[in-house]
Amino acid sequence: MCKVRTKEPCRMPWVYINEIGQHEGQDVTLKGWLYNKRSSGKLHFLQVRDGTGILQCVVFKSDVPPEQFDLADHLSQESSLIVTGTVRADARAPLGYEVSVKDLQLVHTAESYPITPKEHGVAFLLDHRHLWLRSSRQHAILTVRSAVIRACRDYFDGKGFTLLDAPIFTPAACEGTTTLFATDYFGETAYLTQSGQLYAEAGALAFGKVYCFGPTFRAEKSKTRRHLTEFWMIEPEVAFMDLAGDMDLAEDFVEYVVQRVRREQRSHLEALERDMTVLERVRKPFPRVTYSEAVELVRQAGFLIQWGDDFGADEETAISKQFDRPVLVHRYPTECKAFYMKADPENPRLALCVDVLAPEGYGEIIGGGQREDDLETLRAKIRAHNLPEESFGWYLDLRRYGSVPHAGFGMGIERVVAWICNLPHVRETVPFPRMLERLRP
RNA sequence: UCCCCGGUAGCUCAGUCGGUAGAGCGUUCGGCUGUUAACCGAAUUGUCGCUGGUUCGAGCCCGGCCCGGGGAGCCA
Repeated sequence: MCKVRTKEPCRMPWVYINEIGQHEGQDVTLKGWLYNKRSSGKLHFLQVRDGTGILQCVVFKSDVPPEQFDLADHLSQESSLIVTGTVRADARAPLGYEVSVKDLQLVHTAESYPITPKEHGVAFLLDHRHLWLRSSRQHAILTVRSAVIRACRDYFDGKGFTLLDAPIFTPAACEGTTTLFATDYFGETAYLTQSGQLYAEAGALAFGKVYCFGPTFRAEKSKTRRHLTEFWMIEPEVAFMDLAGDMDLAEDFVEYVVQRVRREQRSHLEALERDMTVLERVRKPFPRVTYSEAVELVRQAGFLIQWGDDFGADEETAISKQFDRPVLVHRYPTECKAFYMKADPENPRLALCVDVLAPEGYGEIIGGGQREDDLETLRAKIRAHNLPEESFGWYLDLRRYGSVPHAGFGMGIERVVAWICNLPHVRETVPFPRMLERLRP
């Protein structure tokens, strides 16, 4: 039993809420913030969060000195505090456990907190993103994101890939078609990268199997639930791998990431009311259709589309609705795809590429394919796309010195997290989303 | 860039036919020994996005602008 003091906190083991069950019957200290409070005259219920969970702490009038009881009555939302008390199992508590408070120390009194337990609009919450992160829903989503990234890295690390990160500043467009963010680089114009792939190719021809993982930037004025101007992409690249191997890798990778996150993050996913049966079905083999077959599926769904058109969001959803797990769509027309895609030797109008479409309307989560490895063919494609050949000198070198077939893909982390969590918008899958018209906070 | 919707109290919103604004929540104070977005009572809260116009009179009607949200194209 602690002696009552108001200035100096009790010295008991500092524990986190997610391990509170191991301390039943013991006196412990929690350090956290007031999430919510309810009061019933002679007792106060403090919902305390510490970053690992939310725990109910009960303050009985008879257990603490009068000034501490009065403090508990007047604590403002998000005030930081140190609580010491006895851990008890109690069916009436939301977590199954609660703490009977013996000592309560205030660290800082929060000013009137803008985000109340009631409803708020999206714009208000995004303006207060730095505080919104404290809510249990955002905590769940961003913890899942952390687990997704860990699973991605473990997958490639465990298969002998070397992490080879690409630069953020680049001198020219990787793909030429999309808009880039320009910055002043000591008097020269540099662009923020929109893909690490070209550099990953250099890595693959050096190390065999590599992946890069980092932020990428697209200055497109896209205003949709699937777009950010800054997003994170993981891009494996493998020498001596063809399109078939690329598809096998993408399939195995997606299965691994989804199944591992499903197992590790069950409690957070259930808190987000995610239908777990959808995730359980994400098992190999995934269905594979050619672009031409996909066009037929889209036509049967009632869309007017011509062979050669790329799929829009509605068409992608129409394709993925035909299947109960991710679907691989391969061999798009070359004119839909970037210059570095290798043409199919059996039909030069087709590119050796693959997109992975997630179920439930989440669209393209992976884009990749086999790269053009012939020097003269690649030069011709660069000219045909009106790209400056001099900017790609080093890239062409990869086709001069021991060129080999190679392939890879890029997976957008935010889209995968949105899909796994079943969120309506990618903006909640990254701590501080960057979108058209939103740079702050 | 295009299409649609919105901007009223700290927050979420209502505001009829054009007559200078209202609810819930929050906050503050009081009550309650088991609350679960607690409840009960009282108090508190306004540059109606900005600007110009119509009108005796504009939150409301008209023009311009700003900001935000949703969607398209493009992409991961």
